Amino acid sequence: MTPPAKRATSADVARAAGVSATTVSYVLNDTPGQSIPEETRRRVLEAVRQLGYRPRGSARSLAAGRSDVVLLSIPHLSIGPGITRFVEQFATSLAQAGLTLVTHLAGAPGRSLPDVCAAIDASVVASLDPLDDDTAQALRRAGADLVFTTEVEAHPTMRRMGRLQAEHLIDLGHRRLGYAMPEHPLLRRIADDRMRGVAEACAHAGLEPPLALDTKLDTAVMARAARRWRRESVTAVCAYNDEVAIALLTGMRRARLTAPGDLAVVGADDIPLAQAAEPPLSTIAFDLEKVGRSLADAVVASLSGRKPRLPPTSMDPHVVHRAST
Amino acid sequence: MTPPAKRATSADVARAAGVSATTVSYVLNDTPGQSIPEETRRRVLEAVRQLGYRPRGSARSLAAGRSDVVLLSIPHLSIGPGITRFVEQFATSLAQAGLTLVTHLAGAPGRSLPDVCAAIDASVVASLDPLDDDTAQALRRAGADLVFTTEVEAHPTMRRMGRLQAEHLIDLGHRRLGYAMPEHPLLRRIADDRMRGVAEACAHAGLEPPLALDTKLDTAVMARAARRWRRESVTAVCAYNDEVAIALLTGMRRARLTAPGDLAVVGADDIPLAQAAEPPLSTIAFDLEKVGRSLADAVVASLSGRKPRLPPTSMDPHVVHRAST
DNA sequence: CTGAAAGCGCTAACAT
DNA sequence: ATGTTAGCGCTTTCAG
Repeated sequence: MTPPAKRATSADVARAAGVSATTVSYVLNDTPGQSIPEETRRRVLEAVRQLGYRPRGSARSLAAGRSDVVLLSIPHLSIGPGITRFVEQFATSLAQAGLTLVTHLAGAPGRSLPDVCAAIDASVVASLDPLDDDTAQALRRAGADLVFTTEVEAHPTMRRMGRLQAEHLIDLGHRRLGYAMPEHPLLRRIADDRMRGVAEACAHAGLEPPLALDTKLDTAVMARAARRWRRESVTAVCAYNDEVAIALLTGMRRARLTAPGDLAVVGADDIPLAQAAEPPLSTIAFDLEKVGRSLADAVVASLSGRKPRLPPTSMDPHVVHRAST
Repeated sequence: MTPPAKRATSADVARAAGVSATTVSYVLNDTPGQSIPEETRRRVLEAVRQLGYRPRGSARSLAAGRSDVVLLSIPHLSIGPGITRFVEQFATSLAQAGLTLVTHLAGAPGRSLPDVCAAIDASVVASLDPLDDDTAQALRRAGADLVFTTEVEAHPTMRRMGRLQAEHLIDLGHRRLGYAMPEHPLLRRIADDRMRGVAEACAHAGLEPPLALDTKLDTAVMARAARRWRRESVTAVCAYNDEVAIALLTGMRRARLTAPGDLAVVGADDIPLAQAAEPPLSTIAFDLEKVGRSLADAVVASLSGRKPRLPPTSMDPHVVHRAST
């Protein structure tokens, strides 16, 4: 065991390289308007490596007035393979701009988003959907810029997804839709949003609102729901997400109902399992990587002072038509 | 648009409350060994509320020498519903101890874990499985304590999961096992670990190593794999995870094979869909919330200087027996 | 091209 | 019980 070995500081590096802390800072930050001779730069970098030096984030942000940290708020529901791709792309794009991403699972008790933001001193908070006003205000007071993905049409993404599900079904000739609600209470908010989108599309087409049924990830429950929809002459159902849709498909098989003949089903989110369902599940997909990239651009823009008045990006949800519809 | 309204500082609060910054600090931190009169405390708190003041994390950690931030590294693969429950419990428990959790999706290019750690100045980095030595060392040099979940038996969790899958099957009388490998290359490492556990259990029971087949989340591919296993007189297969298992179940149906009669299947991770599969999927579950709690305890312990020599916690994987086996 | 000096906002001795 | 005084490690004018 080495003695607790105090962490190396910028001053240590300066000493080791025979320069001042200022020079170290210049080298490490490529401070513009400075011409450091190659030799000096090399010596500094060498000392940095030697000492395993990493600037302390807190000192940096305190002195500079801004950190290079971006905080992403993930609604705890949408944790899934899609989000992962998105987060990775987002992180990568941010890294290219010298920014560091960390994420916060929202929704749980404990630390609120503004608390976390203040704790890590993030300069930007990003979120897939808008935050409520109080939170947004608190965040801004905590000194953070806010960046969201926003629909061009000013439709929050979730609602738009529901619309797409329904429109797809309606285009196919269905006149009476069902909606499969998720079980978990924390999903309720998003589910309501998504269903609102479905209802809008129905209204727009002159149809009744969808017949919403509470469901569970349980084959028996799903079988029952499927029969109920049939009884009410529903011919197609929008599921809250792909998991619910897949469970519904299973329940239908149990009830000896086929898709899309007896009941058409469309999911949401396009999880990998959707293609391996029987029949393969139609669903709503996003181009998450694109979103990751453009959200990163929006962050960079926001940091450069240009507050883009225009929506930075769209999740660009779109229908993936497969056999269940 | 309000003028950029400089963020309130501790000094602002002090002024507004008619006290010194020290007192503000004392009140906000419940600094032990200080007896602040109720009246003063009230005034300070009032001013804090009034100004929407939140201490700046970077200044705090710089002055105090340690931050209250904990960084969790999530292997980008294991993003799933289970992890979510875990993260939430972990965050909640940490919050009770006054600590703030943020997470980092590991594996992606861009920022390395030590980079992120230094950027946010985390005092503790937690991870579900051990980190490689270089990373661990870099992290320690960056001033962070490290906390992992560790098996009592010193078996990394992933390998232990594989053992459990196999032992379960072997107990049931199966003598020739198959292993369903995932498609994604990034999953390979964990898959290898899990399969190693399966191989160990086989060896221990005097059986041949499992017949590993590469699979995809695709019904046709799975149907083919299932036939192949049957041909090689495999009677039971361990799937990399529940998704793979569910897809396999679907493929088997397509191939007119039943579970567990023609081929027994056991998954891993216990995702919610596992119970809604047909037949309901046997799998390996964790008590993630327990893990979240004890990992938080370990963090707190580590921060109090007691470096627990004993493994802080175990993921406690266990078999969930359902109809597919 | 490089260094000296002044803080950033907060905490922690040390007074009082 | 509260204020004074130093810094924490870094960036950033401003001189040289």
